[in-house]
Amino acid sequence: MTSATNSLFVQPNGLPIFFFIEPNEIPQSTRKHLTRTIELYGGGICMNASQAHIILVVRGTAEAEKYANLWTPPPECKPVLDYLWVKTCIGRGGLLVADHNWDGLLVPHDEAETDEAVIQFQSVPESNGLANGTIVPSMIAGGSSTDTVTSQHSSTFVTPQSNGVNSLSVNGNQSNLAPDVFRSMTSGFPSQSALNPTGSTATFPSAFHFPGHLVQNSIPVAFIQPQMLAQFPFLYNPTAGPGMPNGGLPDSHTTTPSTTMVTHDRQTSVTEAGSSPSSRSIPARKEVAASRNNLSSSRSSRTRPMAADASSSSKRISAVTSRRQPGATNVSTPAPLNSRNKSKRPGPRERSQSPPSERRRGLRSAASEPSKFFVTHDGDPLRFYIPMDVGNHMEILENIRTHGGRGTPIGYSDYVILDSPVTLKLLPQIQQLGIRGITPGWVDACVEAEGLLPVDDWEVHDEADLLPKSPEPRSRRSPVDGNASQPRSHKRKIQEGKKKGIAFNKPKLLESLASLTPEQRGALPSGPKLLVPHAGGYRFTHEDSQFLIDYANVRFTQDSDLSISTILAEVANHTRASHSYESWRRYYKDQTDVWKLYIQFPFPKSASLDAEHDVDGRDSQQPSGETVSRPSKSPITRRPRLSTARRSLSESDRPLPAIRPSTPRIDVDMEAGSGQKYTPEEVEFFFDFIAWSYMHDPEATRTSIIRELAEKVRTRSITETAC
DNA sequence: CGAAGCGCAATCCTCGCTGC
DNA sequence: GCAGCGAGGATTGCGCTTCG
Repeated sequence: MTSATNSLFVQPNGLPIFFFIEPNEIPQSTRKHLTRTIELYGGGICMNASQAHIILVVRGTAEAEKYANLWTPPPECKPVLDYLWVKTCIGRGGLLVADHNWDGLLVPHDEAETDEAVIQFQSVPESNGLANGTIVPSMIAGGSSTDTVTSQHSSTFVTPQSNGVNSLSVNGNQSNLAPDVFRSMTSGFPSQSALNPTGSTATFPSAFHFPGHLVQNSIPVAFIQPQMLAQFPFLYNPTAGPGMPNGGLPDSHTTTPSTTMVTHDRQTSVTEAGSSPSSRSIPARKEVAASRNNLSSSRSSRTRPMAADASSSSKRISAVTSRRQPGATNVSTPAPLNSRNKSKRPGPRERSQSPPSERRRGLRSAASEPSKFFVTHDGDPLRFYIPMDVGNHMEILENIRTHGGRGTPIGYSDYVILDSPVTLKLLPQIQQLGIRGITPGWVDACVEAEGLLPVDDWEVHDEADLLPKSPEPRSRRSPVDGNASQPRSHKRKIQEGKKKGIAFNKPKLLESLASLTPEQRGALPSGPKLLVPHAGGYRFTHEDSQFLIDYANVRFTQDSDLSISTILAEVANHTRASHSYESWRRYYKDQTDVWKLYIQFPFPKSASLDAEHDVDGRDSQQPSGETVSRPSKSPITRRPRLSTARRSLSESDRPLPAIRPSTPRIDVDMEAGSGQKYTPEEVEFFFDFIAWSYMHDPEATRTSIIRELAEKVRTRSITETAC
């Protein structure tokens, strides 16, 4: 089984297509199977039809009609399809969308639009379709073509090549009808363009265009590193198989579809897996497992049964009653893959509301247990997004956490803190997402009142709501916690410096950020939206890596004199909820040469944390007697850079090695204290080897691979092993 | 003296193994 | 099937050393 299938139900921007599986007519075993199959092929399952891109039903049933009538007409415009569509798509190797009349599996609705309607809606400016989250009905109505889909469609489904005009961007902003399916599919979720105004995003993964070539085409698009390789689920899912085997499903988590369809929940509501669809790009190996476990042990509770209808809106304090309807099918709680996972060991959120990293940092006092009022009726923490521009960011966050709330990425949040015209720029976006903007005063008032107050008085509807409430003076920030975003070593040294009477320099990160113009700030990419708690902190995810790459590339274009240390500090400032400066520095340092492949450093020395060695990127001194020309230590002068070449070259990028990579011709300088002078060739080999290893042993651990690699490099005499 | 490198330890999660 | 145990992995903090 190739990995190609894993891209089938994936949007052009790499995010999963989300399905809602009708729970009453589709047998549970089939639902299980559908769930597994969809996920296997890159899609996702929604618990609520409102969150889904596609609704799967049994045609000819009353439920099918109900869903079609409710969700197909505008403005919802969700395709309601017979669940066999999934199998058909898999069998045909491509998505059978409107151009193929949904393979005849679209469930008609009572108000099926006429041709006029189709034409009318086709004439809707596409920007509207994206902006207001509606779907162009033509995608549901299908094109005029009712041709029988043939196998050769596998490479032409919904591809730019199909009409020869489209050139899809990751934001789906291009016109033409066929791709509208994906623009519409992403409706309701924060688009990357909305969340990332820089537009510094990759082009559509070619895997979508040519699913059969996923392995060759998609991997190089992403920043390849060992951790990220583990994020390609197809690389570690040896049981992946084509088609739809009948019954006898493994005990994967079941869907818990909801029959609740009566409300328009916040469109970016968080799935039960705890992640917004927008953030569910390629899940890490353990993210997948985590999401599975989270299905049963959601953030709400690890002990009480999970409600079948677990729409995020029910978690909001405004939800006064459970949305579960009496007649709703109460699907069994998804069983965790390992029952031990739900054993006595408490979940991370039960241990503390604050991230472990902050627990370590001692930002919270364990002396007294503050009241937890930033919670929903279900006891779930309310989720807040606090833009970095908000004054007293950390203090607000600490107040929220201390009292039961959580800081989350914007797409996950229930509320967004707005306190200035700068942050007000987020208002249209969050309003579109159904997220309420509030002023910090609400948090303070709640803390003072030791209870949750009505938010109305602090809700931000427009700029006028911010005017009377001047930002709190900076002096309110506590001297220690207020600098929590700074590297911990700085805090410690500040304290030590005070003891010694030494004036500690202000961290350069604040200086560099303070010098940014509003335009420059606006050009910066948005921070990672996906937080994956792990162990003592958070995982470095694909998003984290990409954020650093994007951020660094933008910042270097703004100021070529910046050092990578400064940029790391700034990045840490953006991700202070997850990764400290120290963590970023270590993360960067561990793979410095790899970052060089993806970050457009203005000067070779910019890439070095220790800018003093490797000045100007001059070639290292050739080892005596070495006849092989050693590449420059600084590969950036000889290699394509991600932002300009690698990320824009999808098909031509480095493929996964078809054969086991050979050892590099060049010795690795393992001399102690000399630094990791890995050559580009070695770096190339390193990643090819890891990619190969994962391909051939999906269960291999990173450590074991690296050990093997080290051994292979060390001996150099190991005979090449054909694959 | 500050920044960076480095090793160790703490912590937590995942998962396989084993016994009941 | 369930629970306990332990190994391994990942992240981060701490403290020391090295270097310019």
